[in-house]
Amino acid sequence: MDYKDSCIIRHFNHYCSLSEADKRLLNDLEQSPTEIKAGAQLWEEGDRATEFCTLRTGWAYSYRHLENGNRQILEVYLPGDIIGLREFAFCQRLAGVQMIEDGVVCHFPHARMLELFRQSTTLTSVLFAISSRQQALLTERLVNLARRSARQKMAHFLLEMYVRLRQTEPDGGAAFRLPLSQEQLADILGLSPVHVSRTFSALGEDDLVHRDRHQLLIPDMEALAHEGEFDQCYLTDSLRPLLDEVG
Amino acid sequence: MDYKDSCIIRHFNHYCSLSEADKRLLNDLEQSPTEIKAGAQLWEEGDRATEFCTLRTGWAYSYRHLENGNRQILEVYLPGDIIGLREFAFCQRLAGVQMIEDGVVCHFPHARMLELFRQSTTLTSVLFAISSRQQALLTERLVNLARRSARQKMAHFLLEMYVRLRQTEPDGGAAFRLPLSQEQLADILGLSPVHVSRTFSALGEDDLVHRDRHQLLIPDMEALAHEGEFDQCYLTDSLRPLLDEVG
DNA sequence: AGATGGATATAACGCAAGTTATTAAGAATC
DNA sequence: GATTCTTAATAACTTGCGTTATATCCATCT
Repeated sequence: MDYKDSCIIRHFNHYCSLSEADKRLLNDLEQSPTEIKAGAQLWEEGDRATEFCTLRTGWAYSYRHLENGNRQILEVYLPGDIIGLREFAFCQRLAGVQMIEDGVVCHFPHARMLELFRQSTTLTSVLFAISSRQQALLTERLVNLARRSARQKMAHFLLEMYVRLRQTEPDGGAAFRLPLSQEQLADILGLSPVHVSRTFSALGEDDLVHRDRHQLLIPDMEALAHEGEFDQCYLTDSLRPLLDEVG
Repeated sequence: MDYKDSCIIRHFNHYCSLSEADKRLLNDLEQSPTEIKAGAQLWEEGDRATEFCTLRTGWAYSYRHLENGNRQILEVYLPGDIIGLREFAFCQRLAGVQMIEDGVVCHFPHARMLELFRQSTTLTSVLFAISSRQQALLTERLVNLARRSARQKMAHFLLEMYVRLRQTEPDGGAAFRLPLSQEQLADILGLSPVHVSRTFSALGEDDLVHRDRHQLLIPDMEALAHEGEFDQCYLTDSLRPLLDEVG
């Protein structure tokens, strides 16, 4: 069988080579693909948590609302990502999830995960690795939000997105599409929309980032990485080979 | 057999009742307890990651150093916690870990985890739940750091620690010991030590928190929770019963 | 008791980023 | 093509927190 079109299998294959049986199991997770419009919610904070989603196409983000009306975006999901892993231990959603663009998602219930645990140690390990990696992403974002200036936050985030995109679309040079408004960027970076605009102007002034609507161009990766103290090892390096030792 | 003295078994039992066989497996993770002094490092950023630790007694924290000399503390570990879960997917440590007080830790290699996956679906599920919970903690801290004022950050963090402590030591009223210096608190909350001091003064002024050295007193939980927009559901509520359905 | 060093408190000053307001520029709808 | 809506740029003003400096407290050692 050929599963090349399956995002999730491509994703898992990053971590470890899969047997045919494992591929079949994974493929079952991608049944019932559902189209979903830009701006639509997969779920809201407080909803009952009974399932995960795999994101097949489109971008999405998770967020939390604060009492003062602010919103914090927690993570941005790209095609191939699993959404809702975090809530495996909970029966309530801790964060809402919304589509950034039109896309396609596949739902599967928490219970299916327990079956996976029983059926394949390999897939269990990969799931654990994915969960680890997501924690690493969160950790990096935490440092970014806690300790860096607006310039650095922007530089860091833009490079993070660039690297993540290039992992699934290796071709494409120094330009890429980032379908986020400045307001959304502000909610991601813990800044005000006004200051995001100011910061883009400043970065453009210094030839570090050029933005035209949703098109971004990074003329000098090195320079921007230095600006944002960006080290991509938490994204790419050092995925453990150990996993391939699993039978 | 009686495993009452095992932190990790008490910890796992929070999530799901364990069979004798599972308890035996867990108990094997707590071999070779090692004493370790306050201030000592379990490991540093960049070290090879080959093992986890369970923390049996004492407090610890993980941290990252920034280029400008700042340090960000990522999480605080209490007795019963597993340290280093995050790095399961990596071969390098992404963060250092240091002891806050004298304590005892037990080491076990990553490979042991793979055996657990094979031997017990229940333990696998609980490990996954623990990893989820840790992500929930990180997420909450991320929001705290990104969007709240110094007062709110302090209020929120102090209540988080209070609730976590009371989960393992239910008796003890409104006072507790928090063995963290103001400098460490600053590194946790993304503030300067000076401002931590100021904020303690301000909170004391308003009778929200009283601090004497490492002893803390919270006269009015409600008031402090309101101040910090603290909702403990991400810590306690809604641990999923589903896990008990696993055989 | 006196000396030394680490943790904490308080004050004075500066700056990065928030807030509010105004204007401009693209999309989208009619 | 005119109108409305959304997104973005720029300016003027305000503020929370960082920074630097100095003073005080407590613990430990001699």
